[in-house]
Amino acid sequence: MAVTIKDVARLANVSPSTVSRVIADNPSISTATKRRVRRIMDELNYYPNLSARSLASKKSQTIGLVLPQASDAFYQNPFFPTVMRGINEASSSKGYGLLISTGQNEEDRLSHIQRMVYGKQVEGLIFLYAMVNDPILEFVSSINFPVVVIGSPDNSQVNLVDNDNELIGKQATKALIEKGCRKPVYIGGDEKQPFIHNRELGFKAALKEAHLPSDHQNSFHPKSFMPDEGYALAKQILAKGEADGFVVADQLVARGVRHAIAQSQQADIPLITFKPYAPSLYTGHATEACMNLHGQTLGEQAVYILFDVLRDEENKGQRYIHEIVKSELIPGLNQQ
Amino acid sequence: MAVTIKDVARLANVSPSTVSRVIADNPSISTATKRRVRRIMDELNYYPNLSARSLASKKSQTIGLVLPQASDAFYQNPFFPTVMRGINEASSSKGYGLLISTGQNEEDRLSHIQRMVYGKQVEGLIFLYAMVNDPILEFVSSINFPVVVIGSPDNSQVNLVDNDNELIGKQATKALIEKGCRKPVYIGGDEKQPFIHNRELGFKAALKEAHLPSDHQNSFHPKSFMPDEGYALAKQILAKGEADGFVVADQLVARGVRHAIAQSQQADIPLITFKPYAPSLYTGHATEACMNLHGQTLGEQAVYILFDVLRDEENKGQRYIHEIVKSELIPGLNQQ
DNA sequence: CTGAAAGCGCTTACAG
DNA sequence: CTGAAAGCGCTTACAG
Repeated sequence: MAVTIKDVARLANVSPSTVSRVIADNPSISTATKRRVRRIMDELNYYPNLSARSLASKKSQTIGLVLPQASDAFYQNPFFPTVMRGINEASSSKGYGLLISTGQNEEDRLSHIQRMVYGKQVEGLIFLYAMVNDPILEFVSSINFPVVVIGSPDNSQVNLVDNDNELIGKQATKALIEKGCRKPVYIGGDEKQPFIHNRELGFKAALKEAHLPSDHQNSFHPKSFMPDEGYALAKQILAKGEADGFVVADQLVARGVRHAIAQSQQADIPLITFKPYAPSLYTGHATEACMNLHGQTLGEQAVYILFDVLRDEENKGQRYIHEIVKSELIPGLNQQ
Repeated sequence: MAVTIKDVARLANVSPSTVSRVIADNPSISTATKRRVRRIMDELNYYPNLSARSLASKKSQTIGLVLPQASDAFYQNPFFPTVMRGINEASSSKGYGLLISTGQNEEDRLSHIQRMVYGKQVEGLIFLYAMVNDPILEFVSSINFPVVVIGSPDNSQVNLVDNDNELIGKQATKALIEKGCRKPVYIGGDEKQPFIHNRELGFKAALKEAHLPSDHQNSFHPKSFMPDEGYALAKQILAKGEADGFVVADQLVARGVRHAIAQSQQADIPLITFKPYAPSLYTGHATEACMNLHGQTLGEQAVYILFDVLRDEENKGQRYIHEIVKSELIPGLNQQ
């Protein structure tokens, strides 16, 4: 049926091995032969069978993307597509494909990953999230499989790329303080995700540095990352009149908080959050300042790190790459 | 190195063929043998090599996901992750993997698809967008490769799943009219995407049915799908005072329009848009009505249709499945 | 610079 | 119910 390497070889009057070498652009093949073989490949519309190639070469040229448990919050967060875009650009430029893995629960996810990994379907994995005590990450680490995490899991014996979340938590808070806030409040989220905690550390550090009181409760953690939670929480906080500014760790939650502020009698209370990309000028809330996480860069760097790891796979062992992607404050339009 | 089917066969005292049949849960193998072989597989932690399996069986058990040109607008739109989630759930339940394909330009994308298709890396494709004169879609259709489009391309000789965009454009507009709008305006987008045009048809039909004048310009098409464009456009329209309601075809553009309305002296002008999922109660703009597109269902159904097509691959030819996913109005909270 | 041969790890008629 | 054999379409030492 489909045209194979043998068909090309026959018509080009060379052996299949030679055709294979032409495909790989092996320098030991003469230019004349290459030209001839390539012409035949074009004529026959030949494409190598990727399974056969993987099987023989033991390289799948594919990266597995590990997503968290399928939940609305993650999929709806702009962080996901933004990072995805960076990953895609970097990997496709090297001819690598992207295989997605997720599932409804931890069990499904783990077994899917095992299948991919042991089944030699992927050469390495990129985790699009980080959380403490992640069994999936523990599994792949334990078998020394090439992996890069976007984020900072509790176990630092892993390759990772992340923002400096403590630093940017601090910077965000400072921006609020400079606007005149005396009792800013931090809205986090699922504390299993280290970035939530780390941004909070930065928040507290900023308060301390500015000699602001931190004796009252000034940090809150909604259970889910959905806007509703942020809304409900912010409503309560505003009702007590205990906040004059919000640092919100998650963009989805920020939507709810923003809404609560707008409905309150203190609609000018500032809010600062963290966004995966530089917001375009009029994007709904351009008036707000925010921290730009450079999500696309995070994705690209994850791929580059993985390629580095793949390249030096022999000297594996106790060497881990931790890369910090810079993040900067994007000032709001109406600087008060 | 890794454990293969032969290792399992040896230890279980059967032939590799038998092991293969156990993996496939072939009914012709006795329960006793199955049990024994499975025990050995567990003991050895055996996982079949997926490339070998694909090569031998000529089935990759993988679906290719065709994304549009990598652009901010698509990736940032919640439609993408929502549909993705539906696709993932349906495909992983059948043991199918998901391979992603996109690129910076049409050329890259086409060659990537060709590689995947001719390289037998995927059994079928799902397009996550639809546009007129899509060379990628034309290519796969021309070689009769199994494909399902989410959306309605110009060529209807293709399997597709979509909302009834004309109908929901009409329903959205009617909702506005019922709120008292006399001169609603339609904000579309890239007219290469049929849903933009179809929702506009519905918009016009609603005006006609309500005997509202449509002699002035009442539809606009920003060049990009980004919020900025919606903002700028809405500002102009509002300045002229020619609109008392907005039907916005795209959720990202709606953000800009919403912002422009909020800044204007007519902050109570209603806006209705189309969202991939039912918004949670307090999600920023819960006060607005919207149409629920059921993005997750769109994704799931695309997978099911693809499986149907794959199952009956022999009687291909002139049979195409067009499935319409229902969409309903979600009323806003503050019904005026 | 090129070829013959073995092998990658499965599946699948075919035969019994 | 099970096995022997051929084959899927490549790659890669090895040899020349």
